[in-house]
Formats: sequence, C-alpha cells, structure tokens
Amino acid sequence: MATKGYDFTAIEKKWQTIWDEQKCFCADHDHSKPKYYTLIEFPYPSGAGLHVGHPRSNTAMDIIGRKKRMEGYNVLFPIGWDAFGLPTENFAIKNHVHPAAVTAKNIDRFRSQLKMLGFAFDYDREVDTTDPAYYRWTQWIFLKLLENGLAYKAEMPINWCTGCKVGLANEEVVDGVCERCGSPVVRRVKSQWMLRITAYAQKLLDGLDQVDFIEKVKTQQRNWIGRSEGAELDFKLSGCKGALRVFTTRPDTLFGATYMVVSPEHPLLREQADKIENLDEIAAYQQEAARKSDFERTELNKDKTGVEIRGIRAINPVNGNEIPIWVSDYVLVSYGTGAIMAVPAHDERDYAFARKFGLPMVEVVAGGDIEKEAYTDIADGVLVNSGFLNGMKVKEAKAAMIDYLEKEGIGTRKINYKLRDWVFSRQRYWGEPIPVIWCPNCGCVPLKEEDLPLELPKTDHYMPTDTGESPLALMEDWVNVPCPKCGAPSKRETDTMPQWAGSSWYFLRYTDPHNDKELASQEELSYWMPVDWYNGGMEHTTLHLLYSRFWHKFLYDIGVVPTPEPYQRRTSHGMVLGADGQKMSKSRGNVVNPDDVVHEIGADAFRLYSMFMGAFDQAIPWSTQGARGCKRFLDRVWKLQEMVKGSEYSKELLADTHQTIKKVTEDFDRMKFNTAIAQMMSYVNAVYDKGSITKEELKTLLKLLYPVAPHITEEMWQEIGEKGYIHEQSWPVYDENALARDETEIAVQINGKLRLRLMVPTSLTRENAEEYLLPKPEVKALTEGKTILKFVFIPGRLLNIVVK
RNA sequence: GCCGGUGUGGCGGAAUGGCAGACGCAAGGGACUUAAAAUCCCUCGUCCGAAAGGACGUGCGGGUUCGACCCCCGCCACCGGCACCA
Repeated sequence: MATKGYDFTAIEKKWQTIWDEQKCFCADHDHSKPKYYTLIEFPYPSGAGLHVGHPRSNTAMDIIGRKKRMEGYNVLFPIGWDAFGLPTENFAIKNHVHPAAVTAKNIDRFRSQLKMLGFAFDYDREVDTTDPAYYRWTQWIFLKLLENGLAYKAEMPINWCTGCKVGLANEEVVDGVCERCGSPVVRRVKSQWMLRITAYAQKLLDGLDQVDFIEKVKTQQRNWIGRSEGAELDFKLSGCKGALRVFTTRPDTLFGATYMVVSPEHPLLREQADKIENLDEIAAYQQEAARKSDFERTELNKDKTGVEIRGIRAINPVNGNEIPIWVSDYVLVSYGTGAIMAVPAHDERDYAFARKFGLPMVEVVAGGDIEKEAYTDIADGVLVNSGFLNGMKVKEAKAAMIDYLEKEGIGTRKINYKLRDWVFSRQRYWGEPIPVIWCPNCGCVPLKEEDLPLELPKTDHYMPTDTGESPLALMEDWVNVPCPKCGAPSKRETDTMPQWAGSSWYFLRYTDPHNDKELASQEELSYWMPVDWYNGGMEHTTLHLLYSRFWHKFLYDIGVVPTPEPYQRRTSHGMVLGADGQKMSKSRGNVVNPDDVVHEIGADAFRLYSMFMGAFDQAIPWSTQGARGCKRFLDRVWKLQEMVKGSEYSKELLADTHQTIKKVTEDFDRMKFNTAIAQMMSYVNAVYDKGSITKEELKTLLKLLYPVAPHITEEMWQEIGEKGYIHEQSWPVYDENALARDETEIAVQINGKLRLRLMVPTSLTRENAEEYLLPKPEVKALTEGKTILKFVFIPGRLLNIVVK
C-alpha cells in the first residue's frame, strides 16, 4: 500500500548521515558535565537480522538518552555485539563458512539495520566479544576468579545435551530439552569448570536492597537464589560406619522422621556398596534415573518411584529409632546434601511417598488431620510426641531443636541456597579459550597475564566431536605446549567459555573500549559507573542479570571496579508478538521484518508505533494497520508547518501546551510512552480544531516529539528556519501556573450515580462548595423533597450527595 | 504443585479510590474527486426509546466505602517463570 505524505526516505537518510559524520551522539570525553549511562542488552548478531522486537527496547532507551542530552547530561548510549555462541557455530558447520566470517557479516547487517532506525548509539565505542582485544579481558577476569578460588574443576553430574554434545548449565535447560537446539538433555558425569557463584549468594541477595529494579525482577532473583534457613545434621548408620548428613528447614519435626531418602547419585551408594544387599536393584534404579532430566523427574512425580536400601539403616539421633533408607529421584543431588530425613506427617512429598510404599507416619505437630493429608502449617501448630519439644509452637521448637543439636554435636544451624554453581565449560569451538595449561608435574597452570589474549586458533576444524571433547582437542599444534613453570610437555585446556562470559562485563568495557592496559581505566569507570538505566527482557533476569552482577561484585571485591552494583535501575520490556497474538516464529509465519516496515512507513513511524502500541512492559501483538496510523500522525505533524500563525504561546492553547509538556516529560521518565504519545496526538488534534499553531508552540511540540521521531523533527526544525539542530536544544519546561484554568467541569452524583456535569470555578474548595453548589437550580432539582445525609465534594473532580 | 503477571468495546489500550472506554486501529456515513487513493468532517460499549432520557456494563461470587476496573476475601480462565528445593 502506497502511503503519501512527507518524504521520509530522503529525510531519514539525510539526518542519519549528518549524525554519523558529525558524531553527534558520541559520549563526551570531558567529564565536567553530569553523566547519564543508558544501556540496552547488546544484541546477538544472528543470521536472521534484526527482529521487530529489538526496536522496542532500543527506542525506549534512545528516547531516555536523547531527552537526557537535552537536559544537559553527558550521555553514554553504547552498542556492541554478543557474538560468540552456538547458532553461529551451527550455521558455520552447516554451511562450511568460518564462524568468524559469519559473525563479521551478521554484525555488518545488524549495524546497518540499527543505523536505519536512527538510534543515537555511540558507534565509536562498539565492542565485539569475539575480538581478541576484548576477550583478552574476559580471560583475564577468569584468571582472577581462578586465583581467588572461585573457579574450580569438578566431576559432577551435569546436563548433557544429546544434540550439541555439550554440558549445559541447569539454567539453560528448558522443558527438559536444550534451550538452543531442542534435543533431549540427559544426566552425565563429566569434569567441568565451575564458577562459585554460590559464594556470592548472600551478597547478590543483599545488593538487591540498594538498587532500583522493578519489583518482579527482584522477586525473581530472590526466588532463584532461594535462601532458606534450617539445620544440617548427621544420622548415624547402623550396620556400617559413618553417618548420613541431611539439610532440613524443619528441625522441629525431627521426632517425626520415620525414614530417609538419598538421591540416586548420592556417594553413600558407592561408599557402602559392600554392605548393601540389593546392589543390582539399586544400580538398575540409578540407570533409570540417569535417563531423566530434573524436569522429567518432576513431571513424573505423580507416581513416585524408589527402592529401599537393604543392609544399612539410619538411627534417628533424638529418639534412637532405627529407620530405613530409601533411594528416590524425588531427592536431588544438587540441593542441600543430596539426602533428606523424611517426615511424612508434615511434608507433602514425603507423605505421598510414605503412602505409596506403606511407610510409618508419626504426627509431631498437632492441628491437622494426617489421615487425610500432610499438615504443613507452621504458624499455629503445636509440637506433640516430641520429647522436650512438646507443647512448643513450631517457631519456638525450631530454635530449641537447633540449640539442642549444636549442644550435642549432632548438627549445626545452616543457611542453604537454591542457587547452584555455574557450569562454565563448553566443549565447543566458538567461545573464549580457557587460559590454562595442564602439566603432568604442576597440574593446572594458569597463563601469565602478559600472555593474554590466548587466541582461538584459526582453523577449519570447528566440528563438534562425538566423544564430547572440544574441537580444539584435535588441534595438536595448538594443544601441545611446554609447561610455563617447569617446561615439561603439557596440554592446553581445550574447553571454551559459555556465551554468558562475554556479556557478564561488557558494560564496563564501554566506558573505555580501546584501553589495552586494563579492562577499563579507574578514571573512566568512576565517572561512568554504575549504569544509570538498564533495560532488557525478563528472560535474562535469572541468567545474564545474575551472572553479570556476580562478576561485578567479584571485581568490586578485588578493587577493579568502583561500585558494588553494576546497574542502578533495571526495567523490562514486553515481547512483540505476531499479529495473531502468538510468539513470532518462522514456523508460524507471523514474523514481521523491520526492513519492510521502514520501507513502507519510515523509521520514525516505526519507532513511534513501537512505543505507542501498548504498555511498555506488556506483550503486545504487532498490527500493521496500527503502525500506519502512526505514520498518519506524522503526516499531520508535517503539515503543521503550513499552519503557523503568530509567534509566542497562544492564549487558547496555553493550558494545553503546558499540560502536554508536563505529561510527556513525566510519562517518558515512567516509561509510559504510549500515553505520552497519546497526549501529543490530542494536542495536534486541538491545533487542527483551532486551525493554526504559533511558532513557539510548534517548536515545543517538535522538541517533545524529537526523542521518539528524531528525523522528521530535525528536518522540520530546519524547515521552519531555526538555527542549529533540534538535538542541541534544551528540553521544554512547563509552568505550573499556566496549567490553571478558571473553570472546570465536575461530575454531580446522587447516591454515587452520575446525574449531570457542571462547570464550576476552579477555586471552589471543600469549605465553600456546599454553599455554592446546593442553591444551584440544577442541583436543587436533584435533591428536591429529599433529606441530605452527606455532602462529598472533591475539588476539580466531583460532587456526591447522599440523600434519602 | 508453587511463584509472578494479566483479564476493560469489533481490536491494541486509557483511567491505581472520584465522570469507565483517553489515544489509536477497524467499521459505517458524509465532503472533495469523472472515479479511486490520499485528505478532511461526523458516528461508533450493550439494551429500551422517534427523541429527550433511562437501565445495564471493566472474567465470576462476596465484602469494605458516600463512591471500586482500582482495596480486601473466595473462585475461574489465560500467559510467563520455576519445580519433588526438604
């Protein structure tokens, strides 16, 4: 459909060239002005090009940044490329093109698409995570983590993707399949590099109190970290030596522990193998469990499975009862100690398990009916059948039991976190090489800082291996090196880092992107950090956002960065859905291409629609018709040039003009872009009703609209004969006094029902309303012959008279 | 199952204790035009009514309040996240 109106193609090209050539939006190196650092999640340059959803976040922060510049701030709004990653590698494998070549091509495409949309990025500060000059510092941070005991290698059950042949972080497994390739994920034991994020669990939790993140992000992070308080205690074993250690949040129910459960991967099963009488049965169960991911284990939870370990039993430390030990996959090896004491009377899962296998149950908290269900209330219950705890409330009993356990040396107070350490290795080519060497004499030898970056060897052998080794393992020239310490023939680590590595500190590099002495200078970091406003998707709340806070806090602790938190404010945008209300995807055929949209209605209209389509934090379906409506609005704005009469603010529109400045200013700061735009539309409608606009009014409107639609407003600024650029102007301010009107319309209600609308003086207050309003004939007619019980007046809003 | 979010016209949404439906889309009517497009103007929640006007109306059921889309209690549906987390 051909749309007429202003020539957006020529105008947008013109201004993009001017901005680019004159470097209008490069952050100032002069630090005397106050700074403002706006950040978007840097894109992964996929082969599909920019998605129609990208502009939503980008435009929002572009608006904030452009407005902040007009308010006198030195704004940093950088862009870069999160370019390591599996899709690129997979594409390279499939099409026999080197990942580096694919990446370079994709970045060029993304850059030109972003420029086409007119974002005010500082292109002088572009970063690329695959550039050795960048990942040199990613590797440097890894060495620091290693040096500080936060990186370690561990043999542990990991999620093994049967498609990618790599270990995945738990966080990367979605619905039991690999987040990236969709293949089933199984459990497998492998030696992996781990990062001890759990050491920062409490700091990550506490830090949330100091930042301005939207509440649901904080809640999600807190839940993810999952702090719980309880006790860790030992159950002695009968039939063999040793003890079984468990974590419990309900030490008060210890008298009710009637059996124990260990996870299928629990070391007890190996250590006590010679005592266990039914090893075959247990081995079969272990094998079955290994095939299931955590998700499947939980999905099948309606029918609990398990095997009793015969030959060893446990002794309840408070009453000396000998109780059975079971193996079941409803207990996870990765949480707590991988073993539990089961209190079926007061835990739903234990209850279901005990019912299925006919295990005994002892009520130790009175208040429920354990014949019907587990009684889990912790507020009102009173302890029974529990020796010295009898008669206590749950909270009191918990404390008393912990004291007892500590006194008797059975157990200790313990805080546990749901958060698990971060599986950091990938058996892939397209990632940062982990800079360590394995020496037969010295063990793990880190590279020296001056030997960084350890570059990815340029090779065509980037195919994954069936053995699960990294492709780098096959490159003998690269792998075989002398030990830096003793000179003995050694081998390089061949695993690479996950994509999350490069994105965990990129916001630091933006402050000083060309520094080849340190990741960024103290001077630049102290000026720019923290990021003032970071917007991104909810899907990154628990992965990227938590990982980068962890790295940042670590860097703070070792004195590399000046702030304990990286981001002061975090907001989130809603997804852009297809026109059918479904998630956009190639297979559904509902994908909208930004190139097509810009071609038809221009970048300004696209930006405008992205912000107008609905509440910023909600998912909204795309509507091509709706986007055209925004183009129509810009055409109406363009034609205002022909309607200019007079210079200063006109009396007729004075209140409207100031109201618009106020509304737009406040709504932009609150991310209520849709209502800010609606206000400008109403203002333009009012101008059309009046038939003319003054020069000052038009200038103000253009400034307000500029952050959303920068090209058309720059052009009109010039067209109406103004000097300089609109982006150099200062943001309009409103005058509270000018908002005042003499008269205002109020609603008149009788018993809460709307009866009429009335113009009254704005000055009318609660005190004088009754004597002014009651004698009015319109009001009198409504109250005729009735008794007035109550008179409610809200200035400027309404009058409600309660009558009988 | 747990946690979070959402529920308002034909559609996207607005109103966070005070006139429900701003703004936009779609639709219908009109003007301009040889005609169409574009543009401009009007109408546009449902029901009753010729109209004036009235009744009903924000997922459902209760409650608080002079007054509830908004707050409280109990449900339902959809979306998202997490999950035998002991």
